[in-house]
Amino acid sequence: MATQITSRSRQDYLKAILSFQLKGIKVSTSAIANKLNSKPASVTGMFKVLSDLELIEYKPYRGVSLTSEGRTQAVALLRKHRLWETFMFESLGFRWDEVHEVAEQLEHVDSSLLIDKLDAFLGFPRFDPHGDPIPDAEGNMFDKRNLVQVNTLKKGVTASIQGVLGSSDAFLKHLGENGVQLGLVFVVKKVYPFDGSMLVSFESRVKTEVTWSKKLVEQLLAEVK
Amino acid sequence: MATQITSRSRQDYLKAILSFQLKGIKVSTSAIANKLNSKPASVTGMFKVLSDLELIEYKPYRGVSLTSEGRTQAVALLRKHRLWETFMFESLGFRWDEVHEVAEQLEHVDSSLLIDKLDAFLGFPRFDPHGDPIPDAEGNMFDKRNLVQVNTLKKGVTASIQGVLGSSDAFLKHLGENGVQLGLVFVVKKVYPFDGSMLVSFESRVKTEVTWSKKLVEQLLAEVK
DNA sequence: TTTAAAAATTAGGCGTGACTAAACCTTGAT
DNA sequence: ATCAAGGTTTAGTCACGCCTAATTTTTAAA
Repeated sequence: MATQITSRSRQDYLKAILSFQLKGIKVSTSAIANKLNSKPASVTGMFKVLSDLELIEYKPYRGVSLTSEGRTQAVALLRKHRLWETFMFESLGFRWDEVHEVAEQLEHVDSSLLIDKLDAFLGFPRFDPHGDPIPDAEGNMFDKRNLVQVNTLKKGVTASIQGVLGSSDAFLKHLGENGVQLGLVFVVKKVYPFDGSMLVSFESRVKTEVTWSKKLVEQLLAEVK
Repeated sequence: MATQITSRSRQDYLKAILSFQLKGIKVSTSAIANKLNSKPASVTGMFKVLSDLELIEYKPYRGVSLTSEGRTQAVALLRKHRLWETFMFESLGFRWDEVHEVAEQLEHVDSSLLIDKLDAFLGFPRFDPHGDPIPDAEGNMFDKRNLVQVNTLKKGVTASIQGVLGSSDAFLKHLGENGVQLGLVFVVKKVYPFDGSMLVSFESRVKTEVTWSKKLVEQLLAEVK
């Protein structure tokens, strides 16, 4: 086993690289710079460091990819991130849009005892509050659940919100402000072909009908009842 | 309000300085260097930085003391440290001797929302697993409980372990290895004047009588039944 | 195929926070 | 009052990880 990375910065790079690889996007210097709010020149420098540590394969001008060891370490970080998000959401009553930022810090705490005990405390959850799978202690990531985008639902269907696709601040904040949360049960009342928006109703809320925009429903994942 | 310190290193210095002040010990350059596993020259450098930030009063060759703002920030760190220790001990089932090291990392996570929700989740505890008081959200630290050192107990007294004085690794590890934990109820069977050790018995354990050394009982705090 | 724009890399610096070695107080013993 | 010992500060480096500016490579359009 190669050396376990503890540098906050290097861990952030590994996680950023993994996130692009999971989406099947080429991991370019500028993409990472953009994601980490830094500059391409800084990214090139770190690519060299991680390459020397054999955590990534780096071909100048050609992007990077994680080595087996790099992937293992990145997945461990993802596991921590998602377990902490689950803890904050389930146990502490955080809103959906509040967990990500804090988990970015908590994931860097280095203690396998802590994370394994947290996992047990939460009952070994398989999915986080955003519907994304939580890798287990061995780094195995199971399938995503069988969720569908809300915009594909037909009139009359009853479903519950179980995940999201986007992760931008604006998106998550919008969800929080509009009461869209995990487990929310709704019925599709109308689909407006003109702009792709949908009228949905809820059972137990004061305002029982609202309109969701196309942009919103495209990023919401639901489980049909 | 002065600037909130987020640098890990600066936070460590503030907390180390507070810990000496709480014990009424002069805060010297070498004492801090020793506590933080660094060198006196490094400490002098950081004293200048913290002094410029008006978090400490620094008189060369004369030691330092926290300003009001410095103390506020240090107490906030202590609050976080002790709440995390309580969480790990109470909720996650950590042993007494395992919590400190991990809390040293968790205390640096910067989110007042997180710490206030954690506080609520734990039921606003007033004391941590070591019997030390947890400052509230306003930074008020209430009295220590009315605990006595175990070495002062007389034969026949029944008491329960509620805190410790030391915090060395060796000490806390020793406690863990010998089953000495928070809430442990014991009866003083004999006190040996020769070496200050004590024979104590427990109610519900296989090995019902053990001897505690003088060095041990001097650092244990108990509540008399 | 040429070439301009975009992307990536190199070169040179900077701030933070650590270190060693050398110089400088302070203090306690004579 | 002196002076040696120990604690403290200064001076000079170093590693890390970021930056800007300049240069090089790749890509895509004409």
